[in-house]
Amino acid sequence: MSDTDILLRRIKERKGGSMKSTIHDVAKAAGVSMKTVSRVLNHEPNVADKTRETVLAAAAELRYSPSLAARSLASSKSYLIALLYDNPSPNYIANIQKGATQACRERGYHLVAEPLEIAGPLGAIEGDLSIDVERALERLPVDGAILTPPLCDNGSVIHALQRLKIPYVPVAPSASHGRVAIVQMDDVKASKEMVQYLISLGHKKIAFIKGDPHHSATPRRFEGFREAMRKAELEIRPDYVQSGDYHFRSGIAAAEALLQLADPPTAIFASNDDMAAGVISVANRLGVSVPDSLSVGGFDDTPLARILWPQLTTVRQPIEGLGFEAAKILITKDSQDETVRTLEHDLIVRGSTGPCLA
Amino acid sequence: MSDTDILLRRIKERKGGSMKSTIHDVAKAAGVSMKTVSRVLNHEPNVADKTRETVLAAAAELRYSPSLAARSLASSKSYLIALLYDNPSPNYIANIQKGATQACRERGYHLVAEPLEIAGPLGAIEGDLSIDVERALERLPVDGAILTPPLCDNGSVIHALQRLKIPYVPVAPSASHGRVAIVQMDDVKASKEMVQYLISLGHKKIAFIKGDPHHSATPRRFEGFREAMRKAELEIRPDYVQSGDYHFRSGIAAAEALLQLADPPTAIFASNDDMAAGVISVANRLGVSVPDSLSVGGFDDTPLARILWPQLTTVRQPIEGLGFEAAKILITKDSQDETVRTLEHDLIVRGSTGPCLA
DNA sequence: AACCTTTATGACAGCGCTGTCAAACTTTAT
DNA sequence: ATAAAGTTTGACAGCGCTGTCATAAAGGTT
Repeated sequence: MSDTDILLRRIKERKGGSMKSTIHDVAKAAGVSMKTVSRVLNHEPNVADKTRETVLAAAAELRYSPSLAARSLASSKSYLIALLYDNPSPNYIANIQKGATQACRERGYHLVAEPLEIAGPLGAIEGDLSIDVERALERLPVDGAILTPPLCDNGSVIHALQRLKIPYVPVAPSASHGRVAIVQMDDVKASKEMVQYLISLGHKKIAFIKGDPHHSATPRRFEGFREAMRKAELEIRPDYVQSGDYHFRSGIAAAEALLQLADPPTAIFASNDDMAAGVISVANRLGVSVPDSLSVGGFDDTPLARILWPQLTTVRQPIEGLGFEAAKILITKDSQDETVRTLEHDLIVRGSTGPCLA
Repeated sequence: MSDTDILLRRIKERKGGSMKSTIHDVAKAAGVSMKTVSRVLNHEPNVADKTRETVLAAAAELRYSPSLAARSLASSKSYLIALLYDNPSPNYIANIQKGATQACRERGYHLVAEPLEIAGPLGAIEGDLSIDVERALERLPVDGAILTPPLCDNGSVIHALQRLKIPYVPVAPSASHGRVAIVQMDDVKASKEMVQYLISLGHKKIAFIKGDPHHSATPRRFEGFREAMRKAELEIRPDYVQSGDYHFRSGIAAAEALLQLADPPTAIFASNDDMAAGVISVANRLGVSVPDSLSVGGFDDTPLARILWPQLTTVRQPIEGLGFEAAKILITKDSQDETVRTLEHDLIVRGSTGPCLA
């Protein structure tokens, strides 16, 4: 048997160059059992320092790297994290993904992307979604799933995940998820800071453009606006609060309404960048100078914010960080229960805001 | 043994509800051997129709779904495709990813995302990259990798992939890749069509803004411009050809130069949307009406194209299709060699182009 | 010194599947 | 009718790793 073994190995080496080595090879090289090698590689306790070093040296020597498949078959862990997403913004997803892969890479995990088709142009097609999730994940026993908005608030997805017993971390969900860890940012605080910054520039007539009411962040961003105004004892005029849907066009409409008011605001805080772009575009068209006659604030710091002229003062969400933390929580299961990780945002001041000259 | 087995199963059923079933269960239920079940599930030939039906029915009954880990351990296939990318545009990646996951899903594969850090703000850090690839993929024996630009032209990445013997499909690479299948679009033709469209509107004084010279598409898009101009026997004035780098700012700079010429062009074809946005922004600022006094064409059909005012006439790349085809080629290895799949683009006519009124 | 506890290591089975090979059965050719 | 060829099926080993349990070595306590 052993002879055959050696022979086979010889043949492999001859034709393939450096073949991948197994735990068995490392064990032989280090003069220990396979199990001990396994222990070292998995950072299990109760290994003598000297043994550990020997094993590590042998592993490095042989350029050993464990087979994920064998590992997961034997341990029923997959070393895989799924990123479940619908398609709100490519930018958002790309950043979540970047952060998540980074966390994965640090611990030998990998990220599998699972785009779900939740909504056509006409709205949600709730029914199929849990089936989608199941079909995607029942073959692939991932160790956890990251849920991005708006999926994190989708009942059927959550349900499917629970049925499959896959741990999940919702990113910026609208409601608390019972005893599940979540990662989020503080939209209320961020929005409040923006408004306070506007106030600090001397603005008193500040308008707000709301986003899509189905989005969980919408009421929060509005709440931040209200808190800041209340705290500064400024009036919130009903005609200064416009409804939008986070799309460019709705920013246009809102800005047109706002700027044609008899007593127009001196600052407009649009609750995302696309709508803020609409505002700036309308202002330019109407000959309203930004920021001299009108300050404009946005939210998200999308690439668009730097393309606008003037460049947009906005809030940068810690998107990458959210992805990183979500993956990390899933991988190191310790802090699983009820943890709420709230990451810091940044107020990015650019050219679209300036002192109130009115 | 068998008794213990049954006992264990009972226990599992009792506490877990519906446990996942194995091939063994299906085999017993269908009254055949495990191997036969395996054959049916893998669409292997030489299975009697009746047997196949029985097995399929049993599998459906038990809601059986195979374990990827066991499968890949036994067959040394992973049912995983890697998407390797740097970070040119989130939009591009998101679309490639969408197409690729779709192809994967159709055949029970999964897509793992592997963002690579090729370039900091200062440029490429070539050295580490192959190490990055190896670290990411040597543990995860993916069955293939999709390479997006600019990675598909990166020597060290290609080399790493070859060393690991992982088949790959470059998406829109600059050069032919020897005997490797590639997927691409026809930039020359698309660019030519745009220019021909401009010419059909009566324009004769057409300017072109080039992109980043390191990008493989850059010379191709310029070539399309040249071909169309030559074919229409129009002169290509050197001062009508500006250099850019695909970024908004370079579009601004180019447009300023172009529009302040003594004899300015009546149409500007910027070789991507960001630069076209720069052109439109400058035109608006200088009071040059688009499209009445100036037609503007872009390339890529990014979300930005619809946000601009007027909306941008541009070329839609078949990005999702490229992702789909790349994954498909990797999964069905038949057409592996030297295949070149060229997908169709679309000329999207919107408001930024109009008849030449000069 | 005899006992117990803790720490370090290894033997072994088996995770769920597929590749190999051989056996049984069916068809076709002679 | 009989050999040759094809078709359909199953037994079995083993992919590379980890969990379980047993054993061996070391340290602590009376």
